[in-house]
Amino acid sequence: MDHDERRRALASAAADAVARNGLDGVKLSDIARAAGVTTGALAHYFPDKDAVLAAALEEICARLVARIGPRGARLKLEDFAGALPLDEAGRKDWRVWLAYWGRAPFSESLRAIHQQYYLDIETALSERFAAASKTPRVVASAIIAAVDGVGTRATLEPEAWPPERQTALLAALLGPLFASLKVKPA
Amino acid sequence: MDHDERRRALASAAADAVARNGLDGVKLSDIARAAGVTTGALAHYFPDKDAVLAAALEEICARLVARIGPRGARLKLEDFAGALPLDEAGRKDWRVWLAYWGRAPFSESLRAIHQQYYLDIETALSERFAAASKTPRVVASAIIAAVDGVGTRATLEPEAWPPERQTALLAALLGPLFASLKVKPA
Amino acid sequence: MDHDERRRALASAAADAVARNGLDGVKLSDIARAAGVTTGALAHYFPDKDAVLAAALEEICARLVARIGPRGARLKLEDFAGALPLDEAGRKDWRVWLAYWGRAPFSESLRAIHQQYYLDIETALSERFAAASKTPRVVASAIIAAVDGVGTRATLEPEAWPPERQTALLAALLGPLFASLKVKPA
Amino acid sequence: MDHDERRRALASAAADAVARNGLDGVKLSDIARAAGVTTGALAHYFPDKDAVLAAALEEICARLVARIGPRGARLKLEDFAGALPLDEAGRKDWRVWLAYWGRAPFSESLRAIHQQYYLDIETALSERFAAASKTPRVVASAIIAAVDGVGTRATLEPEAWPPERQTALLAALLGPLFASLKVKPA
DNA sequence: TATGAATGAGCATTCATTCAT
DNA sequence: AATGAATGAATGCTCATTCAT
Repeated sequence: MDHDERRRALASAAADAVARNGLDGVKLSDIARAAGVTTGALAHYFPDKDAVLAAALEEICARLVARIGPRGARLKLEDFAGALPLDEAGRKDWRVWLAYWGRAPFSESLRAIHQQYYLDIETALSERFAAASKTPRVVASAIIAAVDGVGTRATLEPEAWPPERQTALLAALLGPLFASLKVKPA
Repeated sequence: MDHDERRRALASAAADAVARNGLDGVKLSDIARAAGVTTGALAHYFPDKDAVLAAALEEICARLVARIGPRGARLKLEDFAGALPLDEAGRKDWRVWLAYWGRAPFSESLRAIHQQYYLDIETALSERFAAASKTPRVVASAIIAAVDGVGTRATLEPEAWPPERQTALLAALLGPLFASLKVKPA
Repeated sequence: MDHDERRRALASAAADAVARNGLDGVKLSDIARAAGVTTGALAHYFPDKDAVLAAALEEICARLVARIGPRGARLKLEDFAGALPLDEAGRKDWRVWLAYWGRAPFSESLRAIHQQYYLDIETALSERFAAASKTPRVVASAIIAAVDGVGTRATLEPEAWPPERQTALLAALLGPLFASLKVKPA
Repeated sequence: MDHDERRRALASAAADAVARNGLDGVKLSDIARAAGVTTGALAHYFPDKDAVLAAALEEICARLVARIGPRGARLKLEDFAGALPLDEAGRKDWRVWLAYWGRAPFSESLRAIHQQYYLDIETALSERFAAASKTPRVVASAIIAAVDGVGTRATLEPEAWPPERQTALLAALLGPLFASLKVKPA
């Protein structure tokens, strides 16, 4: 396993540790244990704790992008529901995701990661809707905001928000928007 | 100033301190300084730091309720835009609001406060839309999710999201929903 | 109730509080509560906490003297058994008594109280045995040491040392000494 | 130096610090300084301060056992005088010993250590006197109580109790008991 | 590279003491 | 005299960081 691959693995372990202990509660030793190494080993890959946590955020962003972003020109509402915290893995990622929101306004580096993420997602979505809407950027922003809003609620009240209820709410928010698109999905 | 009033004042100061230093970064001494007292004084009103922070969250919830919740049967979209982080005071509250989201999944008491807040808001909104919609609860949830989604984005990227852009996005999300209401506002 | 009487009452309450919380664990507020006053009231009678605790020790010494010391020319072994922690009240006093032993070597004022107590007791006992023994001072010291030794053990292991066992051990230690006295009790 | 050995060394340093500052007065930093380490280092060996102090008590018990307990079938009175605070080292240990007596009634773990110590000592002594006395357990208890009683007095009034006076008092208490033993020492 | 023991600053918490009422 | 709120110093504990092996 080479250096960069190792770094990725450590960042992923860090994300897991954050999911388990909270962003405030994680200790470097939690992260090290999750990765199966000692704290000293982390020092070889990251200058300090903030760097580890930043890498963990990038890992989370990558996972979310993988869920909402990729794979062909999907334009149907159901495609975006996949980004919601519908299963345990999703809830875990969302807990981490929410944790970083609270810290980003106080950390330049975290803010930059968030902005890059939103830029990437919004751009990707815009391009998909370029043909279907005259204001693809607004459509993209609306999808992002709706997913964030529903996902937030579902993360804070997981028992009250089973997958169907999340999906229904997302449909209530985005349904009219999708109905207005000039070009329907194939 | 009586005991309860004092407690409220300290909780409000705590919210300010959290807005300034972040939920992870606040020290009890920051809170005490913001309130113009010493740390020892806090001990007369709260058993420990967690209790101070929980009280601060309740204070923030009360502020948000005051903005989105009250005052007559408002049913127009613009009414809810007032809950967004449109000015500096709003941004400050939202920073705090986001910070608690990240911690709630790891704290039973914080989770309970959040749930009570959402219950209150959703119930109040539902009642307002009882006559106008066959599914007032869905309408209420949609409003909440839209506001949370837009507010989150605006809080993470304050420069990119001036008031008009927030309002426009909220309108894009909620406009069709409001248009479908059977009863229009007077 | 006059000033001195009040002081005595507070000192007694302090001794009770020490019995309940330990000498390390007592807070001034425990003592105040035990006395049915507030901490501020204590300040009118004692300059500081050490003075309160010293007064409590004097109270305990007075109680022990009352048990071992007084009332006529008692020379029988059984008379001194009464000073042992035979009942709950005795155990309580002994817990306090032991607690002060640990602190005395580090406090000039406490040491002085202890020395005065031992001086009083030893003198009183010596006088009683002046006619019965050629070395009444040694007899007095032996009684004191035996009572302290047995009482200590009984305080540390209260369940293992019921009254009869304590008395038997005291008899084993002091019996021969008493048997050797020239003058027997009437 | 391995982990357990290190722990022992720290416990011993703790006992020294207690002897110097008192059980109430010792700070973790005193203990750390006595051991030549920092407070943080203590955390690698003990979960909290109470654990450090408990280990220090065990160390003191071991020292006392080493003085009173071991080395062949000693049955002479003078053998037990060695356990008294005859020199500065002995006085130091006794100060600590007394300090723990005061706290034991309020700490389950300290009480357990004391009881184990007394059990060990009493058993060891009983076995030694099994052939010499019909009631070896009483003999053992008497020796323990006499040593505790004399040692306590000598610790509280060190100037008034030079070695000879302590030994004389011990002889006065235990002499008759030893004289009654069926089997004399060789 | 990896280990993990040691460091030491940082912080919440406790509580004796003070003082305005 | 009595109250009890406020003070603020004291201290145990945590944990990111360092470094010798």
